[in-house]
Amino acid sequence: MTSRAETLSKLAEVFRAHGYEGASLARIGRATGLGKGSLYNLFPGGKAEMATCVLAEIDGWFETNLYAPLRAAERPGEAVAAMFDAVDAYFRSGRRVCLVGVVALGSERDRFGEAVRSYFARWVAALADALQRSGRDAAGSTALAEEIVVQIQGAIVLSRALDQPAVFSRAMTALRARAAAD
Amino acid sequence: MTSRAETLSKLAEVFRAHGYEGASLARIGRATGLGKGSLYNLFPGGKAEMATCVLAEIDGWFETNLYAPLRAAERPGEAVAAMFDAVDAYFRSGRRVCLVGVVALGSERDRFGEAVRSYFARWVAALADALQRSGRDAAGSTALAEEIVVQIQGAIVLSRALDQPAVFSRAMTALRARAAAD
DNA sequence: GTCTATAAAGCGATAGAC
DNA sequence: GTCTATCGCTTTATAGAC
Repeated sequence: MTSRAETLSKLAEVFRAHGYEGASLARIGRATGLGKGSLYNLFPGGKAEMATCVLAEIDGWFETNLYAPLRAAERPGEAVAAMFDAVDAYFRSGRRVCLVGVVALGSERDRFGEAVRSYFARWVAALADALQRSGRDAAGSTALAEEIVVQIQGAIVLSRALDQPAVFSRAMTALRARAAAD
Repeated sequence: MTSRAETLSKLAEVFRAHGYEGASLARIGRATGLGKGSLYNLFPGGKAEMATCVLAEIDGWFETNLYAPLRAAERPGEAVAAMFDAVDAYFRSGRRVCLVGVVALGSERDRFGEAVRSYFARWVAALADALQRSGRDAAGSTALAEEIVVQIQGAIVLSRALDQPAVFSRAMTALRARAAAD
């Protein structure tokens, strides 16, 4: 028996590496070690369902490891710092792309629009919540939260474009300082 | 006779809308109004050459309209402000994606790596040059230039993801202020 | 220079054996 | 549950008429 969850992470890497259109069933089969029969048994909806499940899995990971801690933290300042640690590890200092961000830029945005919107909206909201509870006013918290998410996404683009992970690291360092200051 | 230059802008829109893999020759033919024979006559190297030429055209546009003015400006502060005007118009307040940024995130980065690297490196360098000549120190100029390009790219991602062009506009407004301050 | 016809390969998806 | 064989379609690219 092949577990769906096991397959999902390998599946995610294929979508990350080649995009939705570039992730052919041949590549997916090679990466997962599964034949088409097994893949369609696990995901009856085919490639579209695979992508939907991958996005849901990513969303769940961020909800559990980033958003929920930001909202629930007793010491929100530490939760924000922990978020930067998690972001740096997850995106491998900019070497790993944000699949949800890639989808947002592509034509698949229409198909997966609500998942994309929700992922980013909850990120900004959870971060703004933590920033506000650490002493900022509401407007300033939202603005800074939005800017932090913007810079994380942009830093992935620029560090990959220049092939310099240091670009990502510098951006994170600067943002940590901004978030920590009152 | 069909001009290569005329075709390039329509070609660019197809790549922007569907990505490299999603831009099929059928779509390209429809968008340009040209048959395959004409397309291969204009671009003997096929789709890869089309993409290379599109990236070169975009690069040329930015070089002429953004980078060169930033480097040559007698009043660098005004050149930076003009850059923000041009960026806002070109990216349609975040509704239009940056094709070079999209390539940087995808698997085509390896194929077009040098074009992508050069486009962003020259953007950051030209902007840093203008910022320094407007009174900043060298290190601060480079850091701010890098952050501005990062935020432009990230603002495109987030504004598209949330389907809110206002996100892009807010980021540009904040950056203008940062760049104008001494 | 532009077209249509066609080739050869790859695509997503399905059927059916085991 | 996993495989292979296959369908029908689309892909990039070429050939050749005009």
